[in-house]
Amino acid sequence: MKIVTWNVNSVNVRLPNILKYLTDYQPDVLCLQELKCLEDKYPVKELREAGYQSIQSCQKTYNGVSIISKTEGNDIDYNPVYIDKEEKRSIAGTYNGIRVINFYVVNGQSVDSDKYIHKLKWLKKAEKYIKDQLELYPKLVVVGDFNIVPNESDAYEYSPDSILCSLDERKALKRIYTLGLNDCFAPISGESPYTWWDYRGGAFHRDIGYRIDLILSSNNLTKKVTNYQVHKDTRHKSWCETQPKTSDHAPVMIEC
DNA sequence: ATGGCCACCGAGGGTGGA
Repeated sequence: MKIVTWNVNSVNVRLPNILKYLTDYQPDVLCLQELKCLEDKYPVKELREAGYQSIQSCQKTYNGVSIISKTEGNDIDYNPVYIDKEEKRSIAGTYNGIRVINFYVVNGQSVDSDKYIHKLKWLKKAEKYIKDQLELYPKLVVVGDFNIVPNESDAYEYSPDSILCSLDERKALKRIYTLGLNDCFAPISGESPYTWWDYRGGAFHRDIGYRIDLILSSNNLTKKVTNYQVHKDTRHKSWCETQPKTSDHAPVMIEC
């Protein structure tokens, strides 16, 4: 089964790219973040015409997550992790016996902001949810835009005092790993590990990036993971003929 | 050169992203 996570930065702007991705890569489960639209603007019809169904947790302007799939998911949890209920950053479902949890973790802006406090609180709730889910579903993946760099080597420029790299957020991520989850990341020879590049300053072209989009698998599932890929081709303006504007994130895929 | 911020809301520039 191919499972993908992709922060698309607006599901409607990126719809042509998403449809091309479904055609080219044929994922079984595609988890999206940053939909940036309400439920009534979510492209259900277009996805159905492409042979996919979807569950989504939507919010106006910000956030929003969905799970697009070839087969129907079971035991859906809509936004199980929240501090403010209006903030839609989580969704989960079971697909072919694999529990899939999709997160859009709070960015946090800067370590001295209230948003950083919010990020840490949110991560604590996420940890609790994952802990409970692991007891119910031994075969489980947690995917999404974590907005945290796991290791120093995952950042072009590692700044321990700044957002994405700071100690407390990385500790929060480590606590989640400690629940019994493994980072599916596998290095590709001659390639950087990054999944996000700033739109500004030609960062993608210069490969100034960060690995913040993660797929974590439970111990029971890890041994079945056979492949890990980052689809950087989607970051090229020429990749999608009808939509040259790309997301700032690349899709991350595992096969299991 | 594969590129040089983007998307949202709303009507212009402020806000958030990471």
